[in-house]
Amino acid sequence: MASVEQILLKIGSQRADQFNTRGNDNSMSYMRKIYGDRDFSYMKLKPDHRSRPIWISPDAHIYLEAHSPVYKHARDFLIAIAEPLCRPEFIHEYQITAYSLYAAVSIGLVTNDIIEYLERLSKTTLPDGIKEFIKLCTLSYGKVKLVLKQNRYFIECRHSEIVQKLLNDSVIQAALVDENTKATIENHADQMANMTTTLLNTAPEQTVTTEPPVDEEVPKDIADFYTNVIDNHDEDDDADALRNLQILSFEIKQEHLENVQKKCIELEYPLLAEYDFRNDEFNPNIKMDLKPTTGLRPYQEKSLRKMFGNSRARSGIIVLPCGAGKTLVGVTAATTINKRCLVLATSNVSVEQWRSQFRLWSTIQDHQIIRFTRETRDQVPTKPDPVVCISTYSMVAYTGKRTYIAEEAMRYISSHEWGLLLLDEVHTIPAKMFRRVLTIVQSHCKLGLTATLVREDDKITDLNFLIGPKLYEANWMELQADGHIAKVQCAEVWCAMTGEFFAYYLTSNISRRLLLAVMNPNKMRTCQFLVEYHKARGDKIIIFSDNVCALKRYAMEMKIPFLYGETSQSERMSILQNFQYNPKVSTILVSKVADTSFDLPEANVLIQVSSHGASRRQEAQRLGRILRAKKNTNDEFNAYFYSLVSSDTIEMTYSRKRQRFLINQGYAYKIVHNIPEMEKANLCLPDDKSRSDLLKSLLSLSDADADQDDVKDEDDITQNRVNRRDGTMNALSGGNQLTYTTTSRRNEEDRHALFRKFRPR
DNA sequence: CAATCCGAAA
DNA sequence: GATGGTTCGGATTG
Repeated sequence: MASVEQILLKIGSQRADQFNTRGNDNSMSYMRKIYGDRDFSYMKLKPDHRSRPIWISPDAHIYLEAHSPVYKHARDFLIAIAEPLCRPEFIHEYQITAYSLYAAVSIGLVTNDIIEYLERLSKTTLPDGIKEFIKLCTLSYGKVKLVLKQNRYFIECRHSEIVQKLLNDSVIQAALVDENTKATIENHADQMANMTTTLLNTAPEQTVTTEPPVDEEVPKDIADFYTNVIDNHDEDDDADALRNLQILSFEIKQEHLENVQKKCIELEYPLLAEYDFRNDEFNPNIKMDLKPTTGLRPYQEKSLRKMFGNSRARSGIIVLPCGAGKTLVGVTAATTINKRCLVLATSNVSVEQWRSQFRLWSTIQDHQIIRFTRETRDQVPTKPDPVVCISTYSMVAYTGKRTYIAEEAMRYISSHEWGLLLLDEVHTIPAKMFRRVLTIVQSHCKLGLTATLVREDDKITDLNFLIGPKLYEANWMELQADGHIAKVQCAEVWCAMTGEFFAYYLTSNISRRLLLAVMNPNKMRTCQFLVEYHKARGDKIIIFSDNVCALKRYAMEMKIPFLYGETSQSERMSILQNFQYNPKVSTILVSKVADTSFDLPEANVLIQVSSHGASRRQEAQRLGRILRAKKNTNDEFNAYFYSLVSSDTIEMTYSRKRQRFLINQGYAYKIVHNIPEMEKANLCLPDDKSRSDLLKSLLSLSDADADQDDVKDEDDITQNRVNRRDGTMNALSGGNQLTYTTTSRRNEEDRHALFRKFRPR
């Protein structure tokens, strides 16, 4: 597939060459010098280009004018056929890839429509290379299907030449259940040699719809096409004609499924996994529905329409920001298919969440939900009655010895056909052990949900064959504008290292450098300042620190309750309860347990003091913790995300990289160098003495490292934890009048510029 | 590919 | 029924 894209690039640059050698225009070759292969000035603009919203370059990148009156006509279409790369305020960048085109076809668009509509939207004529590319990728898709029948997997296809091509492949041969398949099929193919196979590409009938409201600024050809095709592609297949064609099929071994799916994508015949659940009589219905009071938001509906567009269920991935109601999308999908459903999540806590969400939104009976985790193992049904089963990836993928009950539950899971396999946080699936669940569980249809379809390794594209194409990806900025998620101000605060710390930093090894950067006294003071500031406004604040040692130190200095992996379940509960309901507790400190493992109460301020390297996913996930927000009725920000970075340290590089994902979603980070007001505030580590002490303790700590002393130190802290926390509570309830007074009397004038902008007048 | 860290499972 | 030493796995970096 990469080769196809290379061809595409070549076509693009060749054409540029031809033009430039022919023309004598000096300015043109000047452009060429500057832009190299990316000089597309030779492309002719259409006369009415102003009313067309997109540019398409021959390298398959698309640029969309977000302010165009035709924006909305282009947006949904581009999401369907291309990969959004970057969507800031004015110009959005997309890229057409083979995968994105497979996804487009799988949600019901056909080759000619894609080309035709792109042509109409474009300011220039569509490059030929792009047309070729689109044809190449779309014509072959959907011709080969993967079907589960009575616990066995079959590949189905109506085109004998394709089947033969597949059967010639060694990977596929290895996966065959019946070694004689090839001979049988060839024999069969002879008999149907004279059958026609061209039906898939015939354009669907244009359905007559009501005339769209006339908008002067939208060219008529775009408006018509939008209404007829893009907005309304619930095609009824050319089903009848096709049904009469004979189906060739062969069975493959379940354990080879992944290899086969991967190979078929490489052969450019990606397997289409659709589930005709309405006509499945083998698997009983679960008889649940959405409650009448349950309402879906427009974008949730839109994403589900991509999944159920042709009254079947397609496998694929739906990408929605955290806090935008992914769970409801999952529950709705489950009720729609209405068969046995297996939900896999990353932790026990989210298992409980899924259960409560099922109970909240749907009419499912309690006995129809079974949980399968270490804590809670509900009785597996002995009757064939279908259930919704909720478990974790590690539970299902676990390879070690299990208890008898666990084995029994696993037998239940692996021996039944599941109508829907719902994968929460699906970006974790490519992990070596987790992907095993796909060969253990037999499912007709897989739906993956995630907010962050990125990984720092190169396994994210595996999802294309492991699960299916990306069916829908929401635009964070639009959800924000519509008030579905909070409007967040992101800031990166640069904290200068103190001289002494920096001196040691320069001579330290990597791990100590990281520690010194996190513990930078200026960072701690900045953090405290921000906490005090937001506490005075009545905000709820979460501080993230990946480094557990730093976490404890911060908690100690600032007297804030903290929570991390070792914290027991009951203690977690009480800390979270306090944070949620006790107005005196405005702040908690958490480690990366809070990234995924539990339901944080609502908060609207997030301060990040240390993080896990350059993980974009983590940054986005943390932002997600403050997205669940009340409707914003005006332009004000209602949530704040601070990332504290020690200047001139390795943290700065990490920080840049971490932000890429959110920046591509359209977020802008404000850089804050210093906060003059901090001088006046009464903060921790006020003098050189206390800072030197901190430094000394850090140095001895990291010197000791794997030493016994080190362990002892840690134990002391742990043992004191409870007492210290109690002290913290008291301080918060009685103590800090200071904070309230300083900020409540502050007037607009002596507010730092950063904050003035936060709350305009 | 090993090393690191941290969290979760039995 | 909670607790804890132990082992495993995921995510990331060098």
